Amino acid sequence: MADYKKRFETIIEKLRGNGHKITPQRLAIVKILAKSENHPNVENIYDQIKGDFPTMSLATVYRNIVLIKSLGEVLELGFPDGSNRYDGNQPAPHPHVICIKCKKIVDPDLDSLDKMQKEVAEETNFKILNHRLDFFGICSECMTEKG
Amino acid sequence: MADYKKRFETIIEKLRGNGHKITPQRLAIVKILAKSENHPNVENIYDQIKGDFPTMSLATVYRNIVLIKSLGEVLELGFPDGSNRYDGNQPAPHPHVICIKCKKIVDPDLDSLDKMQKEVAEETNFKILNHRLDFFGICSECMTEKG
DNA sequence: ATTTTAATTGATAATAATTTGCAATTAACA
DNA sequence: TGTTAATTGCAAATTATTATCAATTAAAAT
Repeated sequence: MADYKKRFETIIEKLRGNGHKITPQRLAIVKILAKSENHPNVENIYDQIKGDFPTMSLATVYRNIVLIKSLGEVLELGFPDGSNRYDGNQPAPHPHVICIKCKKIVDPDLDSLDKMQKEVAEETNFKILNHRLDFFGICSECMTEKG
Repeated sequence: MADYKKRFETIIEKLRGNGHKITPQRLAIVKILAKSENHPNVENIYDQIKGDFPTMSLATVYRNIVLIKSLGEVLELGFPDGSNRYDGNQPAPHPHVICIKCKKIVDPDLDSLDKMQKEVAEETNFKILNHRLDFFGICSECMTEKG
C-alpha cells in the first residue's frame, strides 16, 4: 500500500525539472504508473487511457515509458517472450513472484539479497550494479481452480 | 569444467529416445550446446557450424534449440532486449553474473537460493516452480580497460 | 492576452529476431 | 534397398517496439 500521490508528484516534478511538458496524455500515463501495484503492461496502460483520449497512440505510451525510465522513475520488468510489465511505484530493483497461469505479479519481502550480492561480487570480481530476481510458480487462486 | 562428453551423450540419447533423428547439423548443434561454458547465442552457434555446413539455415538452429529445450536439456537465458544465451552444460536454473560491457556470463557458486525460495513460497502462498537470478555489473577485465 | 519556441503527439513506416509453411531431402527402420 | 516420418533450407509471416515527420500544443516570454 504505497503512497500513490507522493510517487505521482515525484515523477511529475522530475519531468518538469528536466524540461518536459506535462501533456494530458502524459499525466494520465504517470497516474497509472504511480499506482501500478498490479504491474501493468503497455496495453493495459493504453486501454485505460484511450477511453479519455480516443486519438491516443500506442507510440505515445511507449515514448513516455522510455522517458520516465530514463529518469529512473519506473522499473521495467522485461521478459524473454517480449512482454513487459511496469512498476512506477517501486522503481528500484526488487524480487518478484510471478504466476505462470494468470500472470499476476507479487512483490515478496526479501532482505537477504544484499548479502548475496556481496558474496557474488567477491567471488567473481565483478562490480555488481544491478540485479533481477524472479520466482515463477502458481498462485493460490490458480491452484484451487479447476481445469 | 564440466564433462562435455557426458552431456553430449545424454542429450543425444534423449533425442533418440524421443524418436528424433540425429542429423549432422543437429549433431553439430548439440556438440556446441554440450560445452557452452561461454553461454553462446544463436548467432554464435550458427557461425561455428556454417563453415562445415554452408547451406545451413538459421532456422535449423532455432528449431533444434526449441526441441532440445522441450526435452529440458538446455537452459535458455532470454533477455528483455530479445537476446538469448544458452547453457546446455548446466540445464537446471542457476544464477548468472553478466558483464554489461563485454556480455560475458559467469556462473557463481550460490547455495542460499533454496532457502530463499522456501521463504518466498511461504510468504506468498505460491507454489514456486522455477526462478531466474541475474546479477549485472562490470567484470574485472572491463574494469581495468581504458575508455 | 499573444506570441514564440521547442517538446510532444498521432499516424504510419521501418526494424529485427524469431516462427512458420512448404517442397525437397534424409536418417533410421524393416 | 525401400519406406516413412522427421528434418532441412528457403522465404514469407509475425509481432512488439522504434523511428519518421508533419501538425499540434504546453509553457515561457513578451
